[in-house]
Amino acid sequence: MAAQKTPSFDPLTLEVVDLIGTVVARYHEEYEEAAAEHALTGAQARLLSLLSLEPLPMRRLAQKLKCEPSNVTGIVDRLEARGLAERRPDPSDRRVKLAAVTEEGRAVARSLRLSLRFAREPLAGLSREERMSLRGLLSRMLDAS
Amino acid sequence: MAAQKTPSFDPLTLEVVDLIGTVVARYHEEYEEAAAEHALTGAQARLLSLLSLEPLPMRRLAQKLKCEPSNVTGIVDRLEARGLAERRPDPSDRRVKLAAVTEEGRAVARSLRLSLRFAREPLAGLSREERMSLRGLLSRMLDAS
DNA sequence: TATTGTTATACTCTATAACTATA
DNA sequence: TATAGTTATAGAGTATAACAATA
Repeated sequence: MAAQKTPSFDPLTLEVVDLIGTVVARYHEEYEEAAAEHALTGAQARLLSLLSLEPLPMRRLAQKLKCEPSNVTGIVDRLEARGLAERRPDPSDRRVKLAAVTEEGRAVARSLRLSLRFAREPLAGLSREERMSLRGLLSRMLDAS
Repeated sequence: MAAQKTPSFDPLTLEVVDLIGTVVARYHEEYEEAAAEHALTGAQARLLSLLSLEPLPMRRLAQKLKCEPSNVTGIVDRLEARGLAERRPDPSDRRVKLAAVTEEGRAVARSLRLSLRFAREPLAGLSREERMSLRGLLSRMLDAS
């Protein structure tokens, strides 16, 4: 609520916006690369990562991935065909199918997560104090929007 | 070169990594939304934005978009069909086709750019000093990787 | 011979609409 | 009747391989 005087177009703000754009591009490249190393598409990697936390109804997956439920069918189909995921019935509602990772899927998800963390090593260049500072700034930035 | 002792897995770093992930997700949502408002896909919006700076050979576009040249053909086709872009011969090399924005394409690119800047207003929540600090941290992060 | 852009092909992701089986 | 998941369909992005025109 402090300095809010149309700061969108001043040079400093534009510079920061550009930097964020670069971070976003870099992040995505690395994510796609990491996924490709496991012969996964971006969408498959994202879905697998979600499932590695907990089994989810197809509908919930669509919400999390911000896509239509009909798309989730295909993505889970492909993961299932590779033995990385499976569908289970939901005892409490027979309409629902729970998607879940298999043992192998969990291993791939873990490997994916590790290679991502490694890829994001750039943070290593910042000291502990700087990372704390960055955490604060990003938090406030996200809260404000 | 300061604090570099396997900082990838400590809680603070993971927290920052998560925040960056959230920023990336937010950024992409807003980019896609802004593109959709102009009835453009993300790829079309990115290509149009590139062309609004200067005409480029198809090959260069593929490099900039990090995709195969054959894909650029289709994307430019669709922009051309809507009158937003056009192909011109390159006087110095008759193999080359230069893609360029039309007058209308330039206007759409400008409108797209403005709606994006507006969408990224979250920076408004940060004071001038904080934005300078953020600029420094992001720069160092990107340089380090 | 090498390079530029294109075409042809196949796969994935995407949204929409219609369908089924449950609730 | 409403909801969960699926199927069918069509459009767009993607990579690969083969091709024509030009260098």
